[in-house]
Amino acid sequence: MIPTKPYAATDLGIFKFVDGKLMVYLMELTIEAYVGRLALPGTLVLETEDLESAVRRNYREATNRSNAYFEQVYTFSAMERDPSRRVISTAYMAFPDKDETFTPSSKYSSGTWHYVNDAPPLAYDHDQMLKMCTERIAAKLNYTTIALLLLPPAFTLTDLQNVYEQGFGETLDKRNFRKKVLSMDIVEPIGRQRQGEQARPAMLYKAVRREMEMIPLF
Amino acid sequence: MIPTKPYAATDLGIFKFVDGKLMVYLMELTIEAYVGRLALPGTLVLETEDLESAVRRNYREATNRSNAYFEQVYTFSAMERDPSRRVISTAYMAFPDKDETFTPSSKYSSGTWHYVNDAPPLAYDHDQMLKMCTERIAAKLNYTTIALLLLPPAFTLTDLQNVYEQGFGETLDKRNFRKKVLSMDIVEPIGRQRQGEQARPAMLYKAVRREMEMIPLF
DNA sequence: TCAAAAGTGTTTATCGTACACCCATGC
DNA sequence: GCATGGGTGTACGATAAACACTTTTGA
Repeated sequence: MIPTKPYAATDLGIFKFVDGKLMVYLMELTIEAYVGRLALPGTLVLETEDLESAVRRNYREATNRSNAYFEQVYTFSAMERDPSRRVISTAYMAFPDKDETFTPSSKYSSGTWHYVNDAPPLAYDHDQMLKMCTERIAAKLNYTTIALLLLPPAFTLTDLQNVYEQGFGETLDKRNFRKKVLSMDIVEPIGRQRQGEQARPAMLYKAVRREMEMIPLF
Repeated sequence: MIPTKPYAATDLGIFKFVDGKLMVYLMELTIEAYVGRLALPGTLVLETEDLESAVRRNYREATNRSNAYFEQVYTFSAMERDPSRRVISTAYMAFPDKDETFTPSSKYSSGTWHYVNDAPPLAYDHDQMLKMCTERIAAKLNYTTIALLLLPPAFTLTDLQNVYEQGFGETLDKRNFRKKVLSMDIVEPIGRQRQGEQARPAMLYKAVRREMEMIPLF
């Protein structure tokens, strides 16, 4: 009947949507047991901080950026999730506020974007964490404006439609989709067009409010 | 830059729906700093168990029963949430599988059911926890059969309607509600009626499947 | 001139909503 | 016999779904 005093940790799924597919930012581990393996960026929680502070610090360390939307997803506590010591880790997800290139700080050897559906098996229980994050994202497509956080600040309506189609696993009618989205006051045209495609240029839009809103969409 | 090694804990919101209102099971604390205050049942996580094991053990200790639906809600980690020591606690909620009287084991002096809207301020950060639980319940009314878990095994359609009306904070049309619910294959009549009311007896129903299902209702 | 994606309205079907009266029981 | 909650159907309006062609650009 001895209470455990585990390490507390956080792991962070950082997501964006590119080319009609969800991407996650993964770090290459350098510690001996997992050298070369990929994992979500994570850190132990320090004596002086709470979970959310640790997550924000970890985000800065992994990306050299500081603004994002953060959300707690789930706490993982299986006995053997880290074979070397008892660690209870809370998974968060993050959606960067801008689409810039990340340059991880010295703590990490390298970070790279991976298509979620194409990522190799991850270290620890991070496959489970990644799965819970993607399920949460898919669920939230139904009743929030999370899709707008997955896209860069300027996007086309086809980009947005791709997020929903990918999340729902089904195709949507283009005219009905646009009618719906435009009637909801969640996006507005920025008056520019996307150049350089080998087709007719698409009008660019931005989110009216860059927050997660509770608005039923579909 | 010293990693924290906090105690890990769980706290458990146990809920049921009675007389058109949500109830939560609260324990009276006996420890010095909080003597006489009410709190959710909670326990430290032991060296030999993960969070869900601790929650199930805690449920047995608090109720002397063992079957319920459990769901992780949120992990609370504020520095001063327990003034006496660093504790990171994961809140779960539970819905008993039957409606029996609880008799807490010796660990607890007493446990009592309280109407959520009528509960006194709780110890620690348990008011926050309770709020997150009730918000989660309200949210899940929209896309799961959680309402069926809040009711006893036999209930009337008016009971069920009360759950939704309370959760949504609005009244629903009786005929439309019944039409909808009965068309969904989630409840079936058990052929008995509720006796003893000072009015026409109501037909009793049971859940077709006593699980949380993802089914959009309203 | 061809390929590739953007953009645009109308019609139909489905679903949600509004609405009022009789019934069975206990007191 | 009266008060209390139980139980039932239809008509209308709103929303969702189906559906095809023209436009603009780069190669």
